[in-house]
Amino acid sequence: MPKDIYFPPRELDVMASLWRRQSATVAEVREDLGSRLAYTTVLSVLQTLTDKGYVRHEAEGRAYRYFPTVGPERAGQSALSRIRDAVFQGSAARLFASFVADEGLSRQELERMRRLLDERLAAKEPPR
Amino acid sequence: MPKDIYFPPRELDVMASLWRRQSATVAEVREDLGSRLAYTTVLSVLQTLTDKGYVRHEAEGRAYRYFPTVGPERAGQSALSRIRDAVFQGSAARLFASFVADEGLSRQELERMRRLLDERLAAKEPPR
DNA sequence: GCCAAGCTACGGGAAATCTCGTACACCATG
DNA sequence: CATGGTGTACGAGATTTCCCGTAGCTTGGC
Repeated sequence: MPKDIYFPPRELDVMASLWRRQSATVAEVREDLGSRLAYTTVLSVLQTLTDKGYVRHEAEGRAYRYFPTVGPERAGQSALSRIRDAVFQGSAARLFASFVADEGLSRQELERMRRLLDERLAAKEPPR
Repeated sequence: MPKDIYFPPRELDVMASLWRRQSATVAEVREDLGSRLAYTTVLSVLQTLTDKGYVRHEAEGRAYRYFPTVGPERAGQSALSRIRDAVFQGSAARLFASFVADEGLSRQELERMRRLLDERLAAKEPPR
């Protein structure tokens, strides 16, 4: 039971930075967030995430380098299933419909998705 | 600009109930949440959501009936784009890959998705 | 050895979230 | 009319989130 993951908005922003960079210092995360927040604010969020076990840190020079301990895949799965259940009443198809209704999708993205879907379908029903 | 929507966990639970039933009384929502919370707790959440403008209520008998003022589509879009940006670095394809990696998808669901995707592709590039 | 710069630890205040208890209103029934 | 059942309004405590200031440590450069 891989316990449910959930990130409040600000913590999610910080995790996003960590996922994007693989690892980061406080200053780097702050940079990613637009440098609007105080240095110590970002530090606090990182400490909260550390307490929760979603982040760890190693010494690097005189600073720390922070690493995510959960990958985006797992966080994504968790968030998606939450949305599926709450917003789309458990229907993956309905979620997908809403997802695909987004006008901003490029042809290339759509094709990549189709390919993925075909692979998935092929794997799902192996000739028995 | 349709302002960004975000529901904290418990409020999302309540919205889920409202979306599923179209409308509901406090008792019905509480029932949906498993009847573990106090009646007044559920009422409070509904009142908070009303303050935020996501819910309205009408008198019905001696009780109120609560209605969502935002549909699941809009909430879903908002949540999905948030996940796309934060977790999957803005890549719809990566989000989709994670979504489709879910083992729990039935063949039927996968096929429905493919049909949707095909329609979407056809609309995107009409045969010239 | 001393100092400024750069970091972290710590603490804390404001606001949001989550939960509930109590008070009170309404109404049906005896 | 008294009573119990069903609701809402109100207030409030505990916890979490969000943001920052200050104190103190460490290090590179002089």
